[in-house]
Amino acid sequence: MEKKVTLKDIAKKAGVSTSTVSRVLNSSLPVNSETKNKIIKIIEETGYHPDFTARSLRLGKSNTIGIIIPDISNPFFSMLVKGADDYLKEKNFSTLICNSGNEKNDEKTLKFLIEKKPDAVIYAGIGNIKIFKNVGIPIVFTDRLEKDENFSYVVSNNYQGMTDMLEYLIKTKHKSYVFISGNNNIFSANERLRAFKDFTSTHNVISKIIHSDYSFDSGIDVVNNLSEFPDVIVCSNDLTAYGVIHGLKLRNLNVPKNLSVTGYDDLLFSEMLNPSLTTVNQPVYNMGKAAAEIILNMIEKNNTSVRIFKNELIVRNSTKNSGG
Amino acid sequence: MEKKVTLKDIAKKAGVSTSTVSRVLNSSLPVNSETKNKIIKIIEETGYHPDFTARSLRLGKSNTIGIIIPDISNPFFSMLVKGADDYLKEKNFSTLICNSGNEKNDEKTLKFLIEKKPDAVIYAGIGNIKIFKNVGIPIVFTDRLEKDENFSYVVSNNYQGMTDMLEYLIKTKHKSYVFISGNNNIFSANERLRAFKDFTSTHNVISKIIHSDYSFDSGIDVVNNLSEFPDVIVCSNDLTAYGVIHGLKLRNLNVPKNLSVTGYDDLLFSEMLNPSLTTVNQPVYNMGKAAAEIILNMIEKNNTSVRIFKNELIVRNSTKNSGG
DNA sequence: CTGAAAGCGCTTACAG
DNA sequence: CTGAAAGCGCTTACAG
Repeated sequence: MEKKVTLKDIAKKAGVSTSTVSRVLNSSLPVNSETKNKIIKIIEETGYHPDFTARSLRLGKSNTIGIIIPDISNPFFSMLVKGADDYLKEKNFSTLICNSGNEKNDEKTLKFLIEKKPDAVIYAGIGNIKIFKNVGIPIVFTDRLEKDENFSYVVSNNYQGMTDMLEYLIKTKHKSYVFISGNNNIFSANERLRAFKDFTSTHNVISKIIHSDYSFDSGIDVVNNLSEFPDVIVCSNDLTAYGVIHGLKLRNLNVPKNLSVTGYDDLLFSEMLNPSLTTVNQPVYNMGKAAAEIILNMIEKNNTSVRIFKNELIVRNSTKNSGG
Repeated sequence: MEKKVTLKDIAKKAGVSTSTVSRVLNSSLPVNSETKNKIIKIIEETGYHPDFTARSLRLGKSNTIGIIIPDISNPFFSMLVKGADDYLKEKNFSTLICNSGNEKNDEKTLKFLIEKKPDAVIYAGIGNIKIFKNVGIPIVFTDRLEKDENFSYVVSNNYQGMTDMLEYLIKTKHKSYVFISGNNNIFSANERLRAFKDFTSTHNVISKIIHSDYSFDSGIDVVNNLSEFPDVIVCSNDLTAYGVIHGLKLRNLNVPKNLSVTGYDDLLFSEMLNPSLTTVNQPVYNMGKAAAEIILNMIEKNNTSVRIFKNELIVRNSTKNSGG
């Protein structure tokens, strides 16, 4: 393991000052082309790499964007991260991904992250917004919307998406509904629930709401505790729908013959399931990308913005098309 | 956005030197308890956070571990990352996740990462090993094994796992095999293929090998190009098996009634599929964790090591249990 | 086009 | 138990 080569070493070898080497490195000021070439050659020979830490300290910025998510192994979030990371990499920023585990850890995670001095943060957690009041760097919230103009937001139209789903179900003659909602301090879960409540108050249907937590297991549990079955079980996300379908199979009920099941998110696997899942697609990769675009914009121009994505109904084979 | 509070500010307010504040911060040397409390109070009041960049520069280490993977949206890798990240976070290290995209980008990704000066690197890509010769920091390779004692490795026993699968299949009377292999510069794919070749050379079965690339689509393609079907299609990974099952459905063939299909990896979704997938489980979360343990050990004690995990046959419903 | 010098925010021998 | 000083590896006004 050879000793680290520094800018000073390069300067000494080239017989110039560190200033000059730095100028070549950053193309910040013109340098005599002969000495420039000499310096470049020495850099290549020695395999010199600028020390990013030192540069960050000096410039007061790290070209790093922090991103906080609850769980990287959840396909929704890993796709969100990919969307952001692909874009940021292209713009020469790097991404510091922080897996908070759950909302109680969000504040701790944020502190941990802030110490690394990222230039900005993309936040896709569900913690209390007030922990962000004093961090002093740009933040974009993803998958949530609040009435605070100091922040930027990227959301998708959960209310409209769920409404589209319900309109489709009523049109295909589904008359009785069980709605499995997500945790009620999650923005997206609340919006989808709101759509369901508005739907039931304006349509003549039988309905029941069950509060849950977006998990696979919760879908199984709900099915196990159900004594009679509706025409359709509307799940607030795909993973719960997977659990519901799994649970119904264990009870020897056929989807969609006996009843329909719907999801929300359109995870990669939803079309591979049997039956393939009728759900609502969120453009999650593009949402991640949009968050990245907005955050770079905030760093440069210091202006906040809101971006709302459309959700799209995807009809597949887990819903009956005629109805009973 | 208030001005950044530095250690110097704290020192001035407390009427002590920066050395003393630093000692309180790091508990590196005893400090008079009265002044200590005073300093702690001021730190809390001001909301001071030490600048990680400055500390890194001074100490020559960043408490950051880089991890290079081909694709964060692939569940195998996101789980690997989670295993490593959970452990590292606990040990107060942070993880810099680099999504290389594909093997051609590995070298570029590595350069990008090295500039950030991580203390070590976990590499789960498939690029040429020689790009690591001169990086000068500890490296652990995950999911590959080479004959170079300068590095550490975490692998699982792919050869044994695939052999177990094949022994199960022959025992359940599968006589004809199509084997869909992964890309042949991937270590795991090669090991699984080797197991298959050894199996066919010692058993009296009909077999055919098709080279592919681990993708979902490739599974569909293989099925579409098959004119006659074997007793079982053995896939080198789960995702390809998903594609195969999907493709067979489109051709109105029932799994496992008409033929069996097997995978490798045991992704989270494999038990949710219909039929649920017979596959081989790799303890990927623990492999990520092991990589993290080894890398911290290398940083401290500078000794390399190799860790081999067992793979476990998981029999589910995509294989016929009697055979025809 | 170029160099000497200051400084980013820390930590740590050194001296007391 | 404490402080003054040096230095980690860079960049950038400033002066020429």
